[in-house]
Amino acid sequence: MMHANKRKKVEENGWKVGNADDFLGLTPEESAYIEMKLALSHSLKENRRKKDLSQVELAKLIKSSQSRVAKMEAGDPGVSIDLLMRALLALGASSEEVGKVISSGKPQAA
Amino acid sequence: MMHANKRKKVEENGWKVGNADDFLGLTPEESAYIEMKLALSHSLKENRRKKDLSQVELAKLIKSSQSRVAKMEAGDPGVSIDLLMRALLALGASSEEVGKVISSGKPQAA
DNA sequence: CGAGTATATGTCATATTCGACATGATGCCA
DNA sequence: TGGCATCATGTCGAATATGACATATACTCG
Repeated sequence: MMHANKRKKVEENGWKVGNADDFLGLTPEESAYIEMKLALSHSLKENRRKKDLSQVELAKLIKSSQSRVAKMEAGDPGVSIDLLMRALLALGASSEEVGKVISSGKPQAA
Repeated sequence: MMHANKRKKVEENGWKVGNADDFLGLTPEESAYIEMKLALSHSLKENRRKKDLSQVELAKLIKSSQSRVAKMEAGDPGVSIDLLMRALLALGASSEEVGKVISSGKPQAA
């Protein structure tokens, strides 16, 4: 379950974590995992804006709440990748697009 | 949260779901999500075998249990994508590889 | 036929994640 | 200045995922 200790530490800091594998002694796996999440967050925000939706509207669309959408986009540690991916798919993203976002770590407009 | 109803139905059937978007009236998003999970499951099994690890060994590696590894590989509905991705990363897969698996839905050796 | 190894399946207590709600903060326009 | 819309943050009970364990099913190799 991801070492609990480091996880704790990371969560306390909210992992602003620019986008790096730097920072505290995260294993490469942990870093990769976090970067994937951040990339998905970023992409979610972009896709939502591109569609001119408010967080409230997106929340309705995915049957969630505005606060959770905000947390998703903020890369909140309490949000799962499952949820982020489902939100992206609900916004119309394809598997290919989601895959690209995960691969790259980073933006990915579409 | 994925409509609960359909989800129920799918879970009851354990979604053997060959690998298709066929089956019951799943929305495209739901299908895509399920296929991603199955693709990751499949990839996990392949990667583990390629390294000649038993489920017990992999379980130790990712600090989980043999039974959960079996469920991951079986595409059990009670296993999250988060866990599948972490397992793949722990096996040494790169973000790019994980992204490819998710994009394609399907094998993806490496 | 055992015994050993690998994988599958079911259950359970605990941990994590969820949606919802309240509330704060910011920006904008009249 | 005061609404008004948007996004952020904190908390909470309910829902879901987790690791561990027991146990069942193969599939070898003597």
